[in-house]
Amino acid sequence: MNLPPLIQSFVLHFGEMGSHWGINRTVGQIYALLYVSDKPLNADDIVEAIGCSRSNTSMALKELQAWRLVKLQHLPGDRREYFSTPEDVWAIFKTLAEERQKREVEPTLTMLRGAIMETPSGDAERHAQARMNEMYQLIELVTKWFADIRDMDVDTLQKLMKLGSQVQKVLQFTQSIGRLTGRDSNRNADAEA
Amino acid sequence: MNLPPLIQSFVLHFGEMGSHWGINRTVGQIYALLYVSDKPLNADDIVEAIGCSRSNTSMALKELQAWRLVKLQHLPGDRREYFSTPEDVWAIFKTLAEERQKREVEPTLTMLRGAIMETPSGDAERHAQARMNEMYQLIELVTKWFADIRDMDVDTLQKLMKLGSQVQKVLQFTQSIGRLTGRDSNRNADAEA
DNA sequence: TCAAACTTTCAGAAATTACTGAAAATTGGA
DNA sequence: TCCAATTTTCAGTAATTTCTGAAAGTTTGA
Repeated sequence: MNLPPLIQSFVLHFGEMGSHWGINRTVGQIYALLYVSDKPLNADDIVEAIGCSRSNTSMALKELQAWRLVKLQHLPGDRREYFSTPEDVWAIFKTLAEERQKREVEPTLTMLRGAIMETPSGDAERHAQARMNEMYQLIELVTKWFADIRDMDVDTLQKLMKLGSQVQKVLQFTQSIGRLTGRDSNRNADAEA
Repeated sequence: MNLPPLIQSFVLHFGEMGSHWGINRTVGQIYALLYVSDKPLNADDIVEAIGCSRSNTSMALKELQAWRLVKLQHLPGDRREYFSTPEDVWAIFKTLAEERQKREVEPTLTMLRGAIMETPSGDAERHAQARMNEMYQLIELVTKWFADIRDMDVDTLQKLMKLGSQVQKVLQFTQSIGRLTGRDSNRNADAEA
């Protein structure tokens, strides 16, 4: 690997972090490299920069494409494939959340639904089922909420996040206004709570 | 492994999922088993249920303790150690979020801060630094927000989540009320946005 | 203090995962 | 169509991770 030190430490860090996230070192490194690169790179550029084999690079790029984390593009007059990451970090964040949802959360929800449907035979199973149901309800709530959040436009999202826990006060304020004015702007929460 | 089918599929699923989360199969399986169990289990109970070795169980329990995901307790008149998971699924969720924050996010933020401080030498490094800064700002915002959310009491949190993207409307409504009344209940968001 | 009950450690074996180089496949242009 | 450039596949190897059994360590009560 022969990169400017600043970029190298970033690339190496993401290589290590990959293992915490179920992706391998090369995939993490390549992603990091593309993320900070100021221009799209082709596979040989990557081999050169990272120091892995051409075939490994090919596999890693395939995986990154499956995650929708890299864009493939062609440069005029060049047959090679060039890769880059989306420029908008929020878009990247959303893609990541969507993919993890699809790969990890959905299968878990499916399994839980199946288990909760079964007729329990005995106390142990009955208790297990109740626990699974608690988990199911939590995951479903968080998931739906996350999807709502994810689909907000970036400006609103940033405002909301900066507001942080202050949002509680806004909600309380709104509820009392609602009571005073008869306007029910908190309809959903009240109906489902 | 000799468990009721319903529990077995839950345990096996978490074993598989573990690998997506950087924990090994046994750790995932043991956690799942404890989660659905209606009483605390000792290491031999676990060996019996999962079918792994005693030493592997010991290692896995140590890791789960490091993650603060299992509680150790003693039963009167029994020298063995018994393990269970917290009953409150929200508490579990919070613990998980805190630990991942500490193990994955913090080191990344530290690395990014370091890189952003460096003096860039050349355009490539300058661009890389700008990208790292974008990532840093995003992670920090999301992290702070998450911490705020995490520390809300469960009732408020559930209300907020059920409200979902409707929260936008509440915010807009509040802002217009604020303009009308002069009351500035959205202070923070405005100041920092 | 000793012995019994229980837990942890650790070196090596087994299993899994990642990586490579060679060969096959694909693509675009002449 | 063929050729040259490029990408992908895949079988074998390397590296890493997980798991086990034996041995060492710890704790409690007599």
